[in-house]
Amino acid sequence: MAQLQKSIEKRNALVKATIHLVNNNGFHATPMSKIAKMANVSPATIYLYFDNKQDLVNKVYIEVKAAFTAYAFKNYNTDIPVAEGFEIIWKRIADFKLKEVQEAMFLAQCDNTPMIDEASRQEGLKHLQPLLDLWERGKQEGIIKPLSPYLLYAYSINPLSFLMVMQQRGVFQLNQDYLEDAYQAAWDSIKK
Amino acid sequence: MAQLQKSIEKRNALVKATIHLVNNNGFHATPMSKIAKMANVSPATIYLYFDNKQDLVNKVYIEVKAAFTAYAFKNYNTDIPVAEGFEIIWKRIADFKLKEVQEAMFLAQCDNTPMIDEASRQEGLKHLQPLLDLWERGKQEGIIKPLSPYLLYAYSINPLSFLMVMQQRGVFQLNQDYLEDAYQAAWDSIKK
Amino acid sequence: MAQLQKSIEKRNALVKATIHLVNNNGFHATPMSKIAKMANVSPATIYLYFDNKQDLVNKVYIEVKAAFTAYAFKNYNTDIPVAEGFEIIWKRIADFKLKEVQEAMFLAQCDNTPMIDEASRQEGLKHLQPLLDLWERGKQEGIIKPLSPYLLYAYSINPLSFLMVMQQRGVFQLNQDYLEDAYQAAWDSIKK
Amino acid sequence: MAQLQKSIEKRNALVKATIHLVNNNGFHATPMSKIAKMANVSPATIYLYFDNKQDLVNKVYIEVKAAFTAYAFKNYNTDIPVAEGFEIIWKRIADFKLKEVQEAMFLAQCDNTPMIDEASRQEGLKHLQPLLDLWERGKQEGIIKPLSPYLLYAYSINPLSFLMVMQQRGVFQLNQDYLEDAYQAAWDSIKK
DNA sequence: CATGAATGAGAGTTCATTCAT
DNA sequence: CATGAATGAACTCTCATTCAT
Repeated sequence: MAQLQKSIEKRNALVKATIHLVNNNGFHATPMSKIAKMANVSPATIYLYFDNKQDLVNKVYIEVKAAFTAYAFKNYNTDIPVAEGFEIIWKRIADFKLKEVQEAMFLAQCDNTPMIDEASRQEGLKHLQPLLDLWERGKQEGIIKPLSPYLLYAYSINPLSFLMVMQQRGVFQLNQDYLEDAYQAAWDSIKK
Repeated sequence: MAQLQKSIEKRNALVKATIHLVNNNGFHATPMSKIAKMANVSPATIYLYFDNKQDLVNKVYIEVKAAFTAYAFKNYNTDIPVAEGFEIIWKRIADFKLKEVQEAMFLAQCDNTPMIDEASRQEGLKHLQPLLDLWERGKQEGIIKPLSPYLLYAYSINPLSFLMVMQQRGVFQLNQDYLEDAYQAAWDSIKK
Repeated sequence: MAQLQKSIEKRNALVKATIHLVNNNGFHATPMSKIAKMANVSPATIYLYFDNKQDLVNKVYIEVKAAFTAYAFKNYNTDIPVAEGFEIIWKRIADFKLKEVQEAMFLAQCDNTPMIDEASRQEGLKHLQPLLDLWERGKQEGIIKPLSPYLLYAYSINPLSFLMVMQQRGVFQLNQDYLEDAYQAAWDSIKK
Repeated sequence: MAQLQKSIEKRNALVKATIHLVNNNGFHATPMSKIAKMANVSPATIYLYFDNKQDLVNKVYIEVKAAFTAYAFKNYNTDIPVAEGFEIIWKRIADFKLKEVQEAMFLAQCDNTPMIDEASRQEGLKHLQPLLDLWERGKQEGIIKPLSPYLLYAYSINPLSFLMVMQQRGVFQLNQDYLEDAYQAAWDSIKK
C-alpha cells in the first residue's frame, strides 16, 4: 500500500506538472522531458502511467473537467428551486475559476484548441448534465428562456472563462462586486 | 508591377495557409514546411516575408484582427443611437463569424492560447475602440449597465466565439432564428 | 560501471571524430551529423555530452591543449637548469607535434581562427605557466634574452607549428637531423 | 571606360568585404549575402566576378598574397648584400603586417586552415622566390645557416604572423623597440 | 516499478546559387 | 551588367519515445 501510495503521488505530480507547464507555455512548448523533470521522475516513467503525450493531455483534461463539475454541483440538488439552484451552481463555478486558477486556465486552453481529441471532449461534457437538467426544469416552469443549452451556456457560463483569462493576464480584477454584476448579467441573459 | 503583384499573392497565400493549418492542427502541429507546401512556395521563401514562425503567426493575427474590426464597424458611425448602433455592430460581428469562419476560428484560438505574444495582442486590441466608445455613450445615457468594458464584452460579444466554435464542431447550428435569440440574450445581459 | 564505461567511450569517440573531421574539412564543413556518424552515434547523442557545436569544439580544444601541455612538461621539473630544461620541453613539444599529428594540427587550426571563443582560449593558456616560469628564471640568470614571453614563444616554440603544417602538407619532412637544426635555431633566437 | 571603372570598383569592394568579414567571423560564418551587402551589390552580382564562394576566397587570397610580396620586395634588389637585403625585406614584411592588418590577418587565417585549395596556395607561394634566392646567396656566402628554406621561413618570417595575431587580440603590443628585438631574434636564428 | 541513456524523425532556419527581368 | 526574388539542400538542434538495466 505504501507502494501504491507512491504511485498515486507520482501520477498526481505528473498531472500537476502538465497543467502548470501547458498553461504557461502551451502544449507545443511543453516537452515530455520538462514534465518529467517538474514531477521529479524520469521521462520513461511517464509512459508507465500514460500511453503517450496525447493520452496524457486527454486524461488530464478529463480529470480536471470532472473535478471542475464535482466542485460546481457540490451544494446543489434537484430539490432546490431553479433560480436559486442556478445561482448556487454559477457561484460555485465562479469560485472554482477564481480559486483553482491553474486548473481552470488549463480547461480554457483545451476548450479552444485542437489539443484534445474529440472523444475526450465528449467524455468531459457528460458531467455537465445536472446543469442541463436544471435548465430544462427552468424552461418548463417558464422561468428560463426556451433556448438551446448551447446558447444558455454561451451566455451564462462561458463568459466566466473569458473574465478569468483577462484576470490572469492582469488587465482586469474580478472582485466581489464585479462578481455580483457578472452574476446579474448572466441571469439577465437567460431568465425569461 | 507584375513582380509586386506576385509578391503580394505569395504573401497572401502564406497567410491563408497559416490560418487554415493552425485552425486544423494547432500551432504546434503546423510545421513551416507544411505552410510552405500549401502556399506553393519553398520553405525558405517564407523567410523573405516573415522573420520566423512566431513573427508569421503574430502578423497573421494582427491582420486578421484588423480585418475583423473593419468588418464589424463597416456600417456604424457615431451619429447612430446607442441601441441601434450596438445591434448593427453585433450583427456584423456575428456575420463575420459565420461567413469568415476560418479567420474567426483562428482569432478564437489565438485569443485563448499563449501562441501570440503580448505586443501583438495589444496591437490587435486597439481597433476595438469604437465599441468601447459606444458603450461609454450608452452608460452616460443610462441605457447600458455601468459595468467594466471587460464584463460587457464577456457577456455581449464573447459568447459568439463560443457559439461559433460549437457550430464548427458540428454540435450546434446557428441559424437565423437562433441568431436573433442570441442577440436578445446579449442585449439583455448589458442593457439597463 | 559498464554504463559509465560506455559513456566515456562514446564521448571519446566524439572528441576523436571532431578532431579528425575539423582537421580535414575545417569547422564550417564539419556538420554534426558527420561527427555523429564517425563516432557511431546518433546526432542527438552529441547533445547529451555537449551543449552545442561551439561548446563541443571549445571543450575539445581545452582537452587537447591540456593533453599537449601535460605531454610537454612530463619530464621537466624546476630543479633542472634553464638551458637543459628548455631543451627537454622543446623536444617534448616537437615530439608531440610529430607523434600526435591529429591533435597538434587541430590546435594549430584553433589557434589561428575565430573558431574558439575567448574564454576557452584563456583556459587553454593557463597550462603553459611552467614554460613562462622557466623563461623568467633564464632571464634572471642572464641566459635568455630579456624579451616578452610572446616574443620568446613566437621564435622558439611557434615555428614548430608551421613546420608541422608543412610536413602535414607533404612539402617538407621533419626528420631527426632537421629537428636538431630546428632546435638550434630556436635556442639561437632566444639565448643571450 | 567609366563603366569599366565602376566594374573594377565593384570587384574591389567585394574583395575588401570578403577580407573584412572572413577576418571577423571566419569563412563559415560569412554568407555571400553579407559580402554582397557590405559591397553594396546584389548577391547575384558576385557571380559575375567569381565562379562561386570557393573561387572568391581563392582569388582574394592570391591577390592579397601578391600585394603582400610586392610590398615586401619593394625596396629590395639582388645587388644588395645578403644581411642588408634580409633586413630590408624583413622590415617591409613587418611593416605590412602592422599597417595592412586586415590583409595580413586574412593571410594568416588562410595559411592555417583548409579554407584555400591547394592550387591557390601554390600560386601564392610563387612570388616568394626572391627571398628564397636571397637565402641561397646567403648560404653560398656562408652568412646564413645551410638549412631548408622551410626552416628559415619558420624561424625568421613566420613568427611575425604569430605576433601580429597576438597584437590583434590585444594581448601584446608590437611597438618600435619590440620590433627591433624581433628582428634580432629572427636574424640570430638563421645567421651562421 | 523506475530509470538514464539513446535515438530516428523531423522541427525551424540559413545559405550558396540561379533566373527572369 | 546588374538585380531582387526564389529556392533546394543542408544545417543545427529538439523531442516523443524506447530499452537495457
